[in-house]
Order: sequence, then structure tokens, then C-alpha cells
Amino acid sequence: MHEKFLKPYDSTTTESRIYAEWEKSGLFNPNECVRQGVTNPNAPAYSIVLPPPNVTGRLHMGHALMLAIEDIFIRYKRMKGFRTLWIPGTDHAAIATQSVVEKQIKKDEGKGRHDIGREELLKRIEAFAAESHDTIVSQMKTMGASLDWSREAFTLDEARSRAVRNVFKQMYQAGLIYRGLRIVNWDPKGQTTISDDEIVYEERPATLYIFRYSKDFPISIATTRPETKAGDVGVAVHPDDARYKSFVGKEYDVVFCDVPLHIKIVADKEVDPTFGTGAVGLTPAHSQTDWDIADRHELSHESIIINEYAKMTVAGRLEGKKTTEARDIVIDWLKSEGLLEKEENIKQSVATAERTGGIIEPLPKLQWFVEVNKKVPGRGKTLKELMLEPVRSGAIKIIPEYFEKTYFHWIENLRDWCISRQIWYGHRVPVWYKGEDIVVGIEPKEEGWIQDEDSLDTWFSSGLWTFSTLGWPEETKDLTTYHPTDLLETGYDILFPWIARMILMTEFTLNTIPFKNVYLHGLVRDAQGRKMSKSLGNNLDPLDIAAKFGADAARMALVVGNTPGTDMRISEDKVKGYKHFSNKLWNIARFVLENTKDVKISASLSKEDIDILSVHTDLIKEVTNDIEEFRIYMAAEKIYHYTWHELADHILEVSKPIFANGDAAAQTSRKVLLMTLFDRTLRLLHPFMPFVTEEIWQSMPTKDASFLMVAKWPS
RNA sequence: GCGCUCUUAGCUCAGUUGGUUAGAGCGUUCGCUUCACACGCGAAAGGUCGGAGGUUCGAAUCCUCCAGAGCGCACCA
Repeated sequence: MHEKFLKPYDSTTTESRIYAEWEKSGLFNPNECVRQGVTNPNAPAYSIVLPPPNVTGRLHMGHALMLAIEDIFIRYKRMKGFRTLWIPGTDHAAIATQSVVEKQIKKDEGKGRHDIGREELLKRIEAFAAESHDTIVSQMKTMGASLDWSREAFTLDEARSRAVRNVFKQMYQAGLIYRGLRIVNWDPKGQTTISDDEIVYEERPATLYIFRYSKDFPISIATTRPETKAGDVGVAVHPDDARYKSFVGKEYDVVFCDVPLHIKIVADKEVDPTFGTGAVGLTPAHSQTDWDIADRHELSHESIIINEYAKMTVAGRLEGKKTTEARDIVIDWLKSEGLLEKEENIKQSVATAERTGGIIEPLPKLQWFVEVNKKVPGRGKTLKELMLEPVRSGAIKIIPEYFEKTYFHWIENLRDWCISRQIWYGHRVPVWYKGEDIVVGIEPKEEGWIQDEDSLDTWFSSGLWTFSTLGWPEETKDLTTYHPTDLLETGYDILFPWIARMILMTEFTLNTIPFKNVYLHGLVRDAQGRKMSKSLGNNLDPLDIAAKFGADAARMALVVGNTPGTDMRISEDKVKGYKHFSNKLWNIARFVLENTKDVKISASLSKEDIDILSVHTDLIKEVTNDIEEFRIYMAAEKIYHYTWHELADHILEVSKPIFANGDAAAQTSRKVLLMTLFDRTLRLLHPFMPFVTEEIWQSMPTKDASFLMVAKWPS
């Protein structure tokens, strides 16, 4: 027996050494597994593409959970003999990364993005991204993730850029990407448009003002934003509203706070007659609903009164004022004119930008969109339908299943996807202009073409992730072997922005699904159930936890009892419990190795020992089944329970008298039994606690492969 | 407004899709320097499974209603 077993298990020195040995062996790469003869060249493939963490800093416990779950499936399948591929990568995360760096520059140097300039800002962001990347990679390795680093990808590298330009061009040619003047979600703080999914609604108290445009205007209207009324072109009422029926179709000229308005009264069923006064002032340029109503009644869209900096552009006393100041001015004016009839306190959910916190200002802007309700040429179906179908048919299975309903519900409400952003970091829109001419996809050779200034929503490139990482648009061997991928594992919070987009993009580009199974994990919360955040200071850093208790312990603490789709709580105490388990395993190794020195593994078992072994065989079946059915939270618990409370507490204890004074045959049988049980237990436990199991197994006489990582799964 | 989830031991959660006395971890109490391990061992206490009905031979599990908690989407003039 190696003398290392005489001291308690030390995870810190062991884990880094073991990872280096695995990496050096090359066995994270399935091609190398085949070359070294540990995997059959014709074995079925199993693949996962890692959800690429944003290069915005360091990994948190949610990432650690993601790595643990995916590594468990990967290691299990690898031991099962599959050609198993897990591709690592990182996400440039456009807006998120740029805003982190911009904030830092503002803080350190007091400068904004335009003081720095496009080129210099990009340089700074790239330096920051590179540093984050290195930190993240080393964190992933610390967690024991058996990722094939030879295939590492970045959403903004050259290969992925080629994929992005290619898909953009194809979608444009298919008529599914268009440039249009639409109301977009403008973030005045970040100075960019954002998509519907990047909005966070915040409930806030607001005042509902009820007033008339002028003394002789016949209808009072209600609004929470009086300043926008300077952009009104009409008033809408419900067609069945008896109070206003006689006014429908009439037109009025008024002067509202120095601004001349021409107001037409229209009837539209969109209006809720029970809200406010039942009459809506229409501001088509600054409200999506109003824009739509104006469309139906042929009213002008062009009355833009607020600019990108949330300042008023009308002449008169409001000119150049911020919207918040303008609101006070309008209210004062209404009061002084005797036009304000009532003020009500109401609750309102305010749209804010998730990255900057800026209050969204709906503005009409010329932007690029993906059209989701138009038939895809050659498919006879819309993108929306193509997103629904594979989940409906079961080709894609979502775990837990109830999220499928949430998914359907979201798709039904889906509108065209605004993909252009006014930021600098990211894939630049691959469109070039020269006068009226436009070229899409590849930069024209001739002089005089100017590229679109905008960049693409980061989810456009991550939507291609399952196939761009496998080499598309090249027709690679990897692509035919590993796509569609087997499992996509991520947090339920990005079901919509990411998973739905991947299905859309893959259906469009490859006529197939990106993955067969979606495993959604919940949020990792602190011991009190609070979200981990910088401001609360309750973040647990996976690196600290791994350093203190070992990555194995951290993985077990994250996985045991953690059902998919449900938020979990984690505390240092829980991790500590599994550190003790690592040590327990270590001591079992010591006992088994000490007591089986001259064991002949081929010797036959006694009747009693055959029974004990068969219980373990049942465990193997159950655990295998649990993993296959995505119940790894249960598989982990079962192995833990068997190892500690059956193997250690019971079997080892009753073996002591046998070794002390049993007959020779009983002793031989028992030695074989313990060695067999422990060897199989290490194999079962390896996907969950890869380091300590590998370290022990290297000293086992049953060792039949270079690493436990590529040893056979027991049956 | 539409939809989803949760409510099980003091705490955090399981309960493999209806089947014998409902489980785990942590915590609590008591006893152990037992030669693998005090990062340990042995024992014990603790739950009418949110409430009310229903289906069934049988319900924590399925159905209906009610109460409480959380979340998503939409609206928000």
C-alpha cells in the first residue's frame, strides 16, 4: 500500500496534479481515445457543447453547477464507451462586456465611449476579454471539467465570424432578415437598441394624469407621461363606448404647451374603456401600441419628439429638456391653464435595460430584424413554427418537462427579433452600402462601399453555437459525427434568449435540431435562499470553495438532491459534508488495501459474499438507469449512501472478525469481495467525484486502464 | 389578465411518474480516544406529507376547489 493513505486525503495537491495528468494524456479528445485504443472507432458518438460563459470576469457557482452536471454526463458516457466530445468556449457577450469595460473606464478616467474612440475602446475590451478568458479557463480546469481544449471556440473568433456572416447572408436572401423603421427598445443609458428579452420590468409607483389638450377639446384623456402628449396625433376610444361615439372621426387643432397638434378621434378595439377615461392619446412615435393603432387608422408616425438622449425635440418651452423635466413643465402648464382634472396614484411596471438599468424609451429607428412570421422558402413554415415543432413532436425533450409549456407560451407571443445594436464590440453587421446599392455577406472589393456601423445582438452568434463550434460552414467530419448534439445543459433563465434562438438558427441553417435533450438547472442561491450578488456580498467563489474543500466536494454539494428546474441553496456546511466523504473514501481505500494485500481477484466467492455483491449489482443498475433518465441528483445520493452506510458502516465492519479469525476460504472470498465492491464503487462515483476516485484507483490492483476516466463503466 | 412551479421532520430538500411501518443531509439529545477514518463510530427523539372534498381495494403521488409563497409572459393610455 502506498504510504499516502496513511495521511488524511489532501484535495489541493491531488486535484491539480491529476488534472494535469489527464490533460497530458490527451484523452479529453475522442480522436485520441480512439487512437489509443480506449474507444472503439465505430462506437456511437455523444456530444455536448458547453454554454460559453461571458468573458465579463470570473465564473460563479451557477457556472460550477453547469460544469459539474455536464462533466458527469460526459464522464459517464466516456466510460460507457461512447466517442464522447465536450467542446469548450467563451462568449464575447457584446453588450455585457462592453458595458463592464465602459463602466470601468468611466470610473478610472472619467471618459465616455466617444472620448476614447472605436478603435481604442475595442483594444481595451479585447484586452479585458482575453484576461477574463484566461481566468475562466483555469477555473473550468479547477472544477475537473474534461473538456476537449483542442477544439476550444470563441463566439467572436475567425471561424465563428465566418459562420455569422454566412447565416446572415442566407437569411437575408431568404427574405427573413430585413431592415425596417420600427419602434425599438432604445436604451438611452447604453445608447443602443435592445431586444424584448433584454428588458427587465420593474414595478414602480406612478401618477396617472387626467386632462384635456385644450379648453374646447371634448374628451379628457389619461396618461402617466404627459410630456409625450406633445407628440400626439389622435385620440382612440373603444368602438362600443357610448360616451365618445359621436366624436369618432372628428378632427381638432390645439396648441399643447406651445406645440401645435392636429388630433383625430378614432375608434379602436385595442382601447380598454375601463382604464382611465377610456380615451387614449395616440403617440405613435413613442409607443408600440400607439404605432399599431395609428397604422390601422392611417395616422402619421412621424411626430418624433424625443431623441436618443431622452431629450425633447419640440420647439417652445420644452425644447431640449430631459423627459423628466419636461413632465414637470407640462404639468405646471396644465395646472395654470386649468386643464388638469385629476391625478391618480397607480402601480406601473417600467421597462429597464437589464445591462445598464436605463429606462427604455420606445423610438422609431431603422434597424435590422429577423422576421418570425414569414414562411421560410423551401420549408413552407415560419421560423416561429420551426421553433415550436421539434419540441411539440418530442424530437427535442426539455427537462423538466413543464418548461415546455413555458416555451410554447413564449413563442406564441414572439415578435420580430431586433438584431442590430449600436455598440462597437461584437460582430459588425455584414452589410455594405454605396448610395442606393447594398451588398450583404462579403465585403465588396471595389472602392467606396461603407459598412453598416452597427453590430449584431450577441445571441445571433451564440444561436449558431452547436454547429459553428463543429466547423460549419465547412462540411467537417466533426459536424457529421457530433451534430445534432445530445445534450444542452444550462440555466432555465436563458431558455428564451438562447435555447429558442439556437433552435431557430439551426432549423433555418441545417434543417435539423441543435440538440436532442435540454437539461435546465435552477439558480444557485445562498444558505438563506437569496440570489448571490456582488452588492449583498454573499457570492461563493467556486475557486475558494474548491481550494477549501476540494472540487469533488463542491461538485457533490451542487449535484446531490438538486432537481432540474428548481433553485437550490448552497452553504459551506453542505460542501464540508462532502469533503468528509472524500476522506471517508480515502480511509475505505486504506482499509481495503491493507486487508487485501495478497488477494487473487480470480478466486471464487462464498455464498454470502455473492449475495452482498448482487446488492451492489442492483445499485449499479439503479444508478445507471438514473443517469440515463437524467436523475443524476438521485444517482449521486444513492452512491453516497451505499458507500458510507452500506460498504463502510456495515460490510467493512463485519469483515473485521472474518479477517481476524475466519477460515482461509472465507478470508480469501472476503478479500475478493471487498476489492471488487470498492473497484466498482470507484467507477460509479468517478463521474461525480473524478479526482479522489482517480487518485485511489491508480493504486488499485484491479486497475485495467491508464486512467479511471477511460475505464469501463460497471454492469 | 394568461401561464408555470412550490407548500413533506427544527432547517434545506428527495420521494424513480398510486402499492408494505414516508427518506436523506444538516441540526438536536445520549453514549464512545473500538487497532480504516474524531473529516470518526454507535444509539435516539422528531412528520395526521398546506387545508377541504373526490377518484381508487389503496393517495405525499391523480382530479376539483381554497389558502399561502415564488416565477415567467403580456398589458400598463
